[in-house]
Amino acid sequence: MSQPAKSARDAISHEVVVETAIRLVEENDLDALTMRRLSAELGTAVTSIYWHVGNRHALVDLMVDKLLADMRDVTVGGRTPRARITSLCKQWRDRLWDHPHLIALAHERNKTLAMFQPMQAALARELHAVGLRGKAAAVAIRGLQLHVVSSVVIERTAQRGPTTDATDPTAWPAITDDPELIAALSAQVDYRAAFDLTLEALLDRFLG
Amino acid sequence: MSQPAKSARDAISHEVVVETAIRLVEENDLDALTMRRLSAELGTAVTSIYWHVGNRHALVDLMVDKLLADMRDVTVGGRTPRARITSLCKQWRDRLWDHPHLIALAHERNKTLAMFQPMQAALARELHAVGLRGKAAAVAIRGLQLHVVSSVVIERTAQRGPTTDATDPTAWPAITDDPELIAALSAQVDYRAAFDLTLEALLDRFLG
DNA sequence: GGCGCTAATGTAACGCCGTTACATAGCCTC
DNA sequence: GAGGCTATGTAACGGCGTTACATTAGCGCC
Repeated sequence: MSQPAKSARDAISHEVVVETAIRLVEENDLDALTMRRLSAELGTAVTSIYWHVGNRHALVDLMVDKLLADMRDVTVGGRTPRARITSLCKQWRDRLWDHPHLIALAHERNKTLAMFQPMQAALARELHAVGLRGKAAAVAIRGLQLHVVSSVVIERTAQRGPTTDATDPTAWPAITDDPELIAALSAQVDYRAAFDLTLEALLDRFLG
Repeated sequence: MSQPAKSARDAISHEVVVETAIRLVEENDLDALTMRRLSAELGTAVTSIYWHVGNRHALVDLMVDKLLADMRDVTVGGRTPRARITSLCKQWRDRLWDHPHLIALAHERNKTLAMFQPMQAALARELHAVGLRGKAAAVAIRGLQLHVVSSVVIERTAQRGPTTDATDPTAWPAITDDPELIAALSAQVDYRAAFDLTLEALLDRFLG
C-alpha cells in the first residue's frame, strides 16, 4: 500500500517505525514504548514518528496488525476431530503465550478476540466434520475461543508482577477439616492443568 | 488500626484519601486517578497525599483492600448443591461486574485471584456436601474461580472501548457453506450465554 | 540555474504526570 | 518559650504525548 518512499534520503519509513516499536516492546516492556525512546532508537526526532504514523494510538494499531499478520497460518494435527480440536486450542494457546506483548497490545486495542479468525475457521472445519453446524457450531467456537483467550490473559497478568498472587491460608475458617484442600488452594495455581481440564469439559459438552 | 488522628485540625486522613480516590475512579475512570486531581478533590496539596499513603502504588493497594473488604459476605441460595454452586458463581460474576473498576484495580495489583477467598470457602462447603474433598475439590474450585474471573475480565475489556471488537465476516474462506455459522460468528458475542454454558460444562465435569 | 511544492525532519514548547527536596505551620510536651 | 512531631504547602525535576512552527531535502518545471 505505502510505496517505498520517493526520496532517496529517507532514514525512516512507515515499516521501520512499526518494526522498531515492536522490537522495543518485545525486548523490554509495553511501558518501554514511549515516543521519545522510540525516536531515540530510530536516531531521529520525535516529530518524524508523528509524521509517519500519526500518534501513539495509531502506532499500536499498526503494531497489532503486523503481529496478527504473522500468526495467520494454522496447522492441525491429530487423527480424531476431537484430538485435532484439542491440538488447535493448545497450539493457539502456546502461540499467544509466546507473544505476551501481543496479548497486552491487543488487549489495549480491544482486538483480543479479533485475532482469532484463523482459529475460528479451522475449528469450524473440525466441527463440521462431527456434524456440528450453524448456531451450535458458533456457540462451541465462541466457548473454546473465550477459554483460550482468557486463560492466557489471566495467567499472564497473574505472573506479571513479582507478587505471586498467593492466597492467605489462614482465611478459610469454614474448611479447617480438609487440610489437603487448604494445602492445594495455598499452592501456586497450575494454570496449564486448569486449562486442560476446562478444555476437556468443554469438549465433553460440545462433542457429547 | 489507625487511630482517628490526634490533631483536631486535620482536614484529611488516611481513610478520606482512599475513599475519595475510590469515588474518583468509580465516577470517572481509572485514568482519572492522578495524584494532583485527587489532591484537588480533597482541597489540599499533593504532598499531603504522599504523606498519608506513601505513593500511588500504595494508594491503589489500599483502595483494592477496602473494596475487597466490602465484598466479603457471601449468600448462597438453591436447594441442591449444584444449584447453590451455580448461584454462587453467578453471584460473584455479577458482583464483580458491578465493580468494574475493582476489576481494573485488582488487575493492576495482581489481586484478581486473591479476592476470591470468601467464594472459595463457600464453594468448598458445597463441594464437601457432594463428597468432593482434598485435591479434587481444589481443582474444581480453581476451575470455577478462573472461569468467573476471566469471563468478567474478557467481557469488560471487550466493551471498554467504543469499537465493538467485531470480527470481519469476509475472512472465513473455508466455511462459506455454512451461512448460519458465519452469521452467528459475525454477531455480537453473548458473553452471558457463554458464561452459563461453560459453567454448566464445568459442573458436569466436576459433579458427574 | 532559480522557483515553487511537497515530503520529511528538527526545535522548542505546552500541559500533564509521579515524585521529592525543602520550607512552613500547627499542636504537644517539657 | 523551646524543641519535636505531625501535617500541609511551594516549587521543582524529569518524563510523558502532542503540536505549532521553522527548517531542510528532493522533485519537476521554466
